[in-house]
Amino acid sequence: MSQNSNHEAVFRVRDVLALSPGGQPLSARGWVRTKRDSKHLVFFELNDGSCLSNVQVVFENPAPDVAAELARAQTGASVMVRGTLEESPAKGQSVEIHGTGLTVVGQSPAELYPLQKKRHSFEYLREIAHLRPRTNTFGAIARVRNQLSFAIHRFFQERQFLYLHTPIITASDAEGAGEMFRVTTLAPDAPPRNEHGAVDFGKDFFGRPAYLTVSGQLNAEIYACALERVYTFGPTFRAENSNTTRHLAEFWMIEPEVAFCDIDCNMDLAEEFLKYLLLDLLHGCGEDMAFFDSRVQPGLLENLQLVIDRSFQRISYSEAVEALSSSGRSFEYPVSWGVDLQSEHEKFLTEEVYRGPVIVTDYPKEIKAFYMKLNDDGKTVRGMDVLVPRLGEIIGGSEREANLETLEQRITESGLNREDYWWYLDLRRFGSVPHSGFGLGFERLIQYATGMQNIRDVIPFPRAVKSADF
RNA sequence: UCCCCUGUAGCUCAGCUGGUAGAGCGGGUGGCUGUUAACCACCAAGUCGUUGGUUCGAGUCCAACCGGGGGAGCCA
Repeated sequence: MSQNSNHEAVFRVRDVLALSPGGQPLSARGWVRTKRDSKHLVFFELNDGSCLSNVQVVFENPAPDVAAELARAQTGASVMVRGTLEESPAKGQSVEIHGTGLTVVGQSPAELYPLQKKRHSFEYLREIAHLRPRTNTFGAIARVRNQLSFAIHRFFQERQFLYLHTPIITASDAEGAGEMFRVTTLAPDAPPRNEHGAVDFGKDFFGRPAYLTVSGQLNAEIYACALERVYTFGPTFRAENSNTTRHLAEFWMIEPEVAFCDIDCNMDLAEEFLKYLLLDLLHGCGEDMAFFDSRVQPGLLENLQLVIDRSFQRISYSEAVEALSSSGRSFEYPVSWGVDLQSEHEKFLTEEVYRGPVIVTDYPKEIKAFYMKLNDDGKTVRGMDVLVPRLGEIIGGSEREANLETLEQRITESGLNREDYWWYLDLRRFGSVPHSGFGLGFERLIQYATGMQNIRDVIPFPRAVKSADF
């Protein structure tokens, strides 16, 4: 609550709706969602983004000056309303504001305003991303994003993890986690050349090629190997030419990294983390989540509650392959030990075999990154993927290779240069410890939690291939 | 990058085997004393994605390009 210039109490809509009506004078402000009027009676719905619900404002036989203002208060207009809070005599809402005064702050010509008082497709709303937060769905997503962001920090802070800021710009060009965006100040039309005619990055800003980060993991390992528990939560960039409903060029990622923690400890953390976030979301954004359940993904709440209540199924890659090949199901991509699991396989495991989240571990080393700890069998590594129904992989992580010689060999096997990783190898050279971590794509978490189909609709301003508007 | 679908009024779409456009919603005007996907009446609104081709004639058939969507790969 604050005060307006007349020293009247100004409430946000969610607070208005929580008050018990008793004719008390108050003010509110926000945007007109819809208006309905008859000769002597005008209703409009006021929304200020504080919650999904609107508050209904009623004007009965308004004075001529107020009536003139009401005429200007079309869909989308910003207004300040003064009135009293009353019990509503009609169905649909328990309280309403009986308006006594109205100021249109900013008009919104109805014949031009792109948001009509009707349902719009997400594709259309994507084209007007500057206005879509004024809709129910995108307002709800903004609140869910906020709730989850804070829950992520709270989860780790309660467990004595340190929030670590890893760099956005990196000069290590061999992280191997996908195509990278180059960062440069060289002139694109006439870059300096060396004696071989190649671009001379020695003249570039950093004196060498630089890129936007694809992961903070290697940096996080540095701090985990000193402070034990750290996490990152920041933007991540991938220049992959992938056009899907679950890829972005710029997305936010959470990456905890923990020393003295093996793969089982890592799985425990991932499972506890996801359950904590979903439970917090159901409690903190109940109204928004009910909206997603009824309008976006029927059965969502029941589905999430099951995830919270039940243990995640934990199977090895070998067991997964066995389950798939003995299922009698024919897949587009045949299953055999050694090949990576495809989307159809992940879907089958989570949606039909186990009907819930599944953590798959111990993958063949050939299909996983060099830094994952090699098992005693010499063939598999301690990677883990958390798979969920509807979405597939939501978390990817591993216990990291802590043995110096083994890691050096894995780097070489992967076709990388040991010299590039001298500092990473130093962590194993001096006071090495078993340590683990994982990466959670924030937008994928939101997709999973809300049931939204397209990842471009769970981030305010999506950046993807051929798409960087707003 | 590959495969499939799609582009007609502000939005969502219909338009059969080629004969030069239609609905619902939205918008405007008027009516209505409790509406809430308001209701009733009337009105306005389209170089049918772009370019080229076939044809007497193309929204409709063909080609290329551009945009959008879905799936796959890659991954978070």
